[in-house]
Amino acid sequence: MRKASSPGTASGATVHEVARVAGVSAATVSRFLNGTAKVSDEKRKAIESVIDKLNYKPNVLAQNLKTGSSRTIGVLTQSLVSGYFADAMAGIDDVLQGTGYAPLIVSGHWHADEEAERVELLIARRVDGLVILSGKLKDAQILKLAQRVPIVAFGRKLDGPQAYGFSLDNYWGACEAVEHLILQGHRQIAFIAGPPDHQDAQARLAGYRDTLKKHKIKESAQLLVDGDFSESGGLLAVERLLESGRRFSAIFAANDLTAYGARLALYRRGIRVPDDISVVGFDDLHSSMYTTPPLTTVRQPLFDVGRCLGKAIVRMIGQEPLDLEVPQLSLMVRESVRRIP
Amino acid sequence: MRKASSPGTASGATVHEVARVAGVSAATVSRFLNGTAKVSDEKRKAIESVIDKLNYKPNVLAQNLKTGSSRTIGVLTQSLVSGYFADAMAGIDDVLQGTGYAPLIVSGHWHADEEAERVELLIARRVDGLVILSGKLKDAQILKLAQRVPIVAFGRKLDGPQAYGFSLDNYWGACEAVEHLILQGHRQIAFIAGPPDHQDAQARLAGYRDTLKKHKIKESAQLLVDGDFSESGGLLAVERLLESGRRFSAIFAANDLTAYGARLALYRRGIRVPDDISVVGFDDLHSSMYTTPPLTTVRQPLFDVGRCLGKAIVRMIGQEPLDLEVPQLSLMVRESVRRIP
DNA sequence: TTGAAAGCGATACCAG
DNA sequence: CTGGTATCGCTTTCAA
Repeated sequence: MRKASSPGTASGATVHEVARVAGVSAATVSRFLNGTAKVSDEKRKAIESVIDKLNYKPNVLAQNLKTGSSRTIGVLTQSLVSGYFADAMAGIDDVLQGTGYAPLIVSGHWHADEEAERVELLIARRVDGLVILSGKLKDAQILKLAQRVPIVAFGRKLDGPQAYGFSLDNYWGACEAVEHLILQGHRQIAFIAGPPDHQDAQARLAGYRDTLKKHKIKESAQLLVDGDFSESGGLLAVERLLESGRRFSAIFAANDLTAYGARLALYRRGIRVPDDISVVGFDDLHSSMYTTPPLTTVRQPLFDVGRCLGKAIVRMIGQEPLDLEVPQLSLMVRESVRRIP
Repeated sequence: MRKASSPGTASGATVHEVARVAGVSAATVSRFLNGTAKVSDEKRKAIESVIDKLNYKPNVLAQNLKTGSSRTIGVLTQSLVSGYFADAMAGIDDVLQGTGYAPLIVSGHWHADEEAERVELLIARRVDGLVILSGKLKDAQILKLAQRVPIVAFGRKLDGPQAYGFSLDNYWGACEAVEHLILQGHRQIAFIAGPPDHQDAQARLAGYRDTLKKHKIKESAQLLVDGDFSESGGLLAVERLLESGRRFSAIFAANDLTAYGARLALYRRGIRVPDDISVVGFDDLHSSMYTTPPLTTVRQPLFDVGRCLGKAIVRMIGQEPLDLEVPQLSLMVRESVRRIP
């Protein structure tokens, strides 16, 4: 019976074959491969030549078993189709390049149970580290998970032996946005909120409120409407806003998607942006540069966040100091806000 | 005394420990776990109870080595941040759920060399199958790769022993779009092309041309401008179009991003859509439902494509017949096209 | 520096 | 039905 290729792979040689042909021991080949110890020039050459004669590639599966590590980083995102998370994943992917780690991406769909389940899957696959992008898991759960695997999280402050998390200053960002509106002469500023149970959404709401207060502008219940971080939420919100009859000159949407929906609702009613109503968003998705008009919004540097997370997890795994520069929010002034004389 | 976890993992028990405690052999435990053979009720119970007393989880790494399979599907995409590809990945992820396969995603960034390199990485990690989303690899290269691992591809027709690929009928889609425009009374239809070396872009261009011809509308060189599938390309294209002085009542953009850019260029010049100029896109990205006005476009059902690819690769790995229902393009009529009397 | 040999943890063949 | 045992391919003591 042929030993032949088991289903699929046109496998290659093994360390032993390489060793045999090169006239050395498997151990030496391994040492050469990993630079674990010095190998004499003579043997080194022999090994090198045999390796590429046989086109030898080490079997990662065997390495994994032996070392107990999969050279894999688990990434828990909330949505595969969100431009927001996509940017962060691209950043992670970018820094992981060339480190020997590959990202294993799963999505929790903003559902704590699902997240927990996916994380277990990741751990079962022996990921060496975990990056958690937002989500509904409790900090306590994450800290507990961190006893089993190093974790870096975005969207929550965390600091433990094997856990680290940071978020951007959403409160500050919201303040900036509202300040900008006020500086441009707006006083009647509506706010379309995000999901009430979402930390970032809460911070943005607080920023809105406090900035109004700071400028002695009275908050109006009618100008504060619910949204859900989606376009349809923004659309509905503006309809409600308009129906209320309450006047306003600007809308601050809790995120860009909401702003898109709001913008469409305005368009439907023939209300011009920014001539009649100004709009500000939050996130700075790629498309926000190309909406009509281009959207003024608070930029979340998600790609850099991703890079930062990637670096962090690799360092944490390597037991090195994290030593991070967390990227910051910034206001992108474009054309969706009008100056009121 | 505990076995003192090796670096990192709070590992668990092994089959052997389970076997010992349950008073059976490791082989039996394995058989029970995999349902490879019948196990007496008595032993089954013993094993079950020990398993959850010890909270035993099989070590995937060991399984991988032994079985030679990583239960992983490599996915080669071209961009992690493109809504287009993201949808497909979500579809793949969706069908893979519960199959025991996890997707390992890498990006080739539309660069043949990079794609080839990433694919090698994937193969080195012993993926059981490969899904290739578009890209610049030659069909021949893919067929060759397919000798080493089963491959399913999107964006090219392929049919080999271990390879299968399909694309959607971009030509047909483009015809539909242009037909629609013509049916609405448009005769001067501009086309913003995609990258000339991109298959889909070529098909869309051909569809545009042939449909014009079919309706005896003379093609004008001035109405045919270059683009690159990006917003900025669309923006530039419209500027050139406008400068040419040639009149036109509609623009067919080779994809939605291009349409976004075109739309902004129009906006900048104070040209209304669809009142002055109608616009049609291709892809139907999520945001296209919320542009102002909502974009009429040819829908690519990428999520379903992803599901289809996922199913295909799993079946191919399992040596089952593929038996696929390839999803189809469809025209989404929204509000960016005006009827000309 | 180098080699022999002992596993990593699970699976599967071969007897019984 | 069940147990013993070899094995997957590599890494890593331990001695030399």
